[in-house]
Amino acid sequence: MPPFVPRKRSHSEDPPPPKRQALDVSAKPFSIDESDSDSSESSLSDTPADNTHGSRIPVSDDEDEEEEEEEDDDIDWEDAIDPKTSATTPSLAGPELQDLELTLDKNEAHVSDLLDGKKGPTKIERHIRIQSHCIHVQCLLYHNAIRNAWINDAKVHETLRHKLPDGIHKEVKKWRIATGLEIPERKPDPPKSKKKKGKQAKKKEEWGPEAERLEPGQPDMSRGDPIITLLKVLVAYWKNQFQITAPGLRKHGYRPVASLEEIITDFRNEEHDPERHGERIANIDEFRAVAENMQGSRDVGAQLFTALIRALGIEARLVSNLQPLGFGWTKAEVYTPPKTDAVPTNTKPENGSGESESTPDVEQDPPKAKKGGAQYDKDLPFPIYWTEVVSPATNEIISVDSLVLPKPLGLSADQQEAFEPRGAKADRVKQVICYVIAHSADGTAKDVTTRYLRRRTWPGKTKGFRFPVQKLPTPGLQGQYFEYDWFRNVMRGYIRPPDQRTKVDEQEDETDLKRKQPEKKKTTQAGDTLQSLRTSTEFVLERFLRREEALKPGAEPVRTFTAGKGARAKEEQVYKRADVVKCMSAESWHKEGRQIQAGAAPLKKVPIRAVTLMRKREVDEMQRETGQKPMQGLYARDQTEYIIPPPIVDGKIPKNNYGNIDCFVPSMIPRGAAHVPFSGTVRLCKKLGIDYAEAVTGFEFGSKMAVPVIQGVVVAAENEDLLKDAWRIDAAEKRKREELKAEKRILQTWRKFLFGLRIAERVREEYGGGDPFADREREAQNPFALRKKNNEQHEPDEKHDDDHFEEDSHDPVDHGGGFLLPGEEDDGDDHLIVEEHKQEDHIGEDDSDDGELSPPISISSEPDEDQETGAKDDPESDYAPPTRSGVRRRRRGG
DNA sequence: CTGTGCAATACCACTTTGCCCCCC
DNA sequence: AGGGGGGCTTTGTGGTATTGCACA
Repeated sequence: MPPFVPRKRSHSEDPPPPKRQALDVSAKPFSIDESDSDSSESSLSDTPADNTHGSRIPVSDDEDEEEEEEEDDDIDWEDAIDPKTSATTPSLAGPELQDLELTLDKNEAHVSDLLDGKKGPTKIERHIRIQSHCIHVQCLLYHNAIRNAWINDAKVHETLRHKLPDGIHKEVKKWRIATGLEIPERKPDPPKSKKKKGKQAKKKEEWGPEAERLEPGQPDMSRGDPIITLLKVLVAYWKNQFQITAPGLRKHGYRPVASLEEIITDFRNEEHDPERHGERIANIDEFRAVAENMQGSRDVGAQLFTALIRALGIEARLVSNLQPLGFGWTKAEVYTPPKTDAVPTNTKPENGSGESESTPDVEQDPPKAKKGGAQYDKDLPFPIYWTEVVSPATNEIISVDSLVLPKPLGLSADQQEAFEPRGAKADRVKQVICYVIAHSADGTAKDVTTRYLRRRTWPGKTKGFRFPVQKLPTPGLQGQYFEYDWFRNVMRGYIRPPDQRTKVDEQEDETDLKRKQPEKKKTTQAGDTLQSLRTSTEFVLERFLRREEALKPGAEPVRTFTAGKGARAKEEQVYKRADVVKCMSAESWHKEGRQIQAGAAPLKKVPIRAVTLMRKREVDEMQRETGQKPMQGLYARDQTEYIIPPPIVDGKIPKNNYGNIDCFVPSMIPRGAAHVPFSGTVRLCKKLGIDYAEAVTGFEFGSKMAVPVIQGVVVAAENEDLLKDAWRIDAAEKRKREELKAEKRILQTWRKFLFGLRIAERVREEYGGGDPFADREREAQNPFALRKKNNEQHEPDEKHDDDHFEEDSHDPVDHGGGFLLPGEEDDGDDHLIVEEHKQEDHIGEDDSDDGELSPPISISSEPDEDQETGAKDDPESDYAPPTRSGVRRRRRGG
């Protein structure tokens, strides 16, 4: 026995070949990467170790994850292919039993953090994120729609109004008078009386929109919109009264699956805990209770504030800046474990007040959060929910945030920008802007994102977080695209119907919600930046020219641009884009049917790109000789001219070095010659004694080779008709042969099948087994009985055939099993076929080999059973995979 | 906060004339 | 028995666009 021991572990103390050692080191972590991408608890603290594969295994002790992980599958496949060992151990030639060792290491828990890993997300991972994003957005929208409905609840309104102190009621009254909704009375009703039950209906009458029409008055705008004063009062009141006692919604990022599962299990099995599971308001009753208690999350605070505004008869929308899981791989999508795990003190660096125990992350230690009066979501610098109040005086939108922002009112574009999450603090807590949706009292919702974007410019900060408008290919129309706006589609179910749109809608759509395009930086001399020049359509630097682009000869620079600063400053010439021309190599021009004009000098020289082995060898050879990279010249179109081949003389077709003729474009066919792009024409030409050349219409690349695509032949024009006629006759014959062959095959198959049936029948008769033609049994044994149910499109004949099985089965051959026997064949189809070919002749090249590929007409309408019972064996049948026939067509098509 | 430069990566375009086996 | 049709295989690389990040 040779020294080789076919056991992986046991021979590790043997001097292993160096190569395998290297493999072992790298293979272990690699398998970890593969296997635990989803299953491990994430602790970002150990991600740095992920960067170096080798060092990962020892450092994994900081994990608390209990999950068992399969790692290290140690089958040393390299031993099996090691030429040394296999040469000396003939026994290895056959399969040999080997020990397979599997090491399960529960400490091997790592984040497969794609940001840190070498390779990016796979297609599937991308898909998962996109789906997660889309679903999450829709869930959030629906959640908000429900809350919005609750906000309309009369009882909630009642509760909230009831709690308002007299002072505020006075303010409300003042505002109503100032706005002209109410005519001042000598002695206004004490607000108290309005709080009684049954007030609701009355109030609506008095304060509702109808009131505006019933009691028209001019708003007193002398001191600005009176509603602003009222809102300030209400916000102050709300800030004072509403207590934040629970965490609100926020974006967490994608957690590792294991941690997610843990949370879900906890959520399902444990008693509900807002700290761990988030705030839960299960139904309208609970919502009413929250209104009564005036406490909850910031989000609910904003929702109730919206309810309060509505309760006062003011049009108010519930606005939500959705914080969905994203579809990208930025930091905002990476789950950040609560800081308390990593940092011993629970003081957050960014939190100046020191009251930091408020992170509502699910893993957060509840006791910590509870002590000290619970300041939830203090780390979120921007509101998730707020209110849009419509001023009855101006129909303008006033954004109101009652709990979070230092300046609660957004009256102008500048002030409304302040609602947009931005800056380092927002980044850290993953606050984003992508969809800002306003829900109106009538249950409709509207995308108001634009209002809160900086300078109301798109895409702004929504870039990378809002699902972009896609350009999808139009089905059926090649090269045409249509725009698909996923989110607009989602919103379709929420938007206000066109016939119910309000004045406010029209007004804001014309102003606030009008999307602005980012201003194009003027490419003036003063404003030149590298970026602007790179994207400029007017100017260009020489270094931005593409490989196949060159400056026109004699192009003058427009100005100079200095890139870099100080010592690294470098002056570059700025040229006009208009002076840039597209260039191609002589070979590429040849493919377009053009050649370089005599004496033209290349505008540019670039290294040769060799793809095929032959060319590569050539290039390598040249490089070895000259010691430098061989270059090829590129020429502009106006340095080239059409290739006009010399006309045909005496019916002789000129041929190139390869014995064929290049026909990349029609103009390359010599005068007096014709291209007959049908397959099999070579044989016919030989037979007819015509001079010809195979027509090369392009190339195919594969296996490091360029293969010419040959479509038919080029012959002298006077021979064209002769050849075409010959081809038609030939094709018709060929088709007929095929037809006969296929028919023969079909009949044989049927014959075989019917014999089989007869045998089965006889066996049944002789050995019993019940009524052979009992329906159920028949279905079980006769595949066609089942088949027919699924396929309604059979020709009427077949049913007939099947029905006759029983009767004819005594002598199926004589009757052809219901099929036409060769002698009985109706020949009418032949004319049809010939006609078809004539048509193809006119249409062109591609379809003309149908004669080879598709079966004769009678076959294509044969019952499917044929396929089942044996036609698959025939590679010539039309059941061959489409790709194959496609390749074949391109190669020798025509 | 913005522009620049770099790195990583996804995607696209360019590439330009065999060989061998099996069937007819 | 030989000629020819068809299967093989889907390349591989360099450029470019895009994105993220660090830094000035």
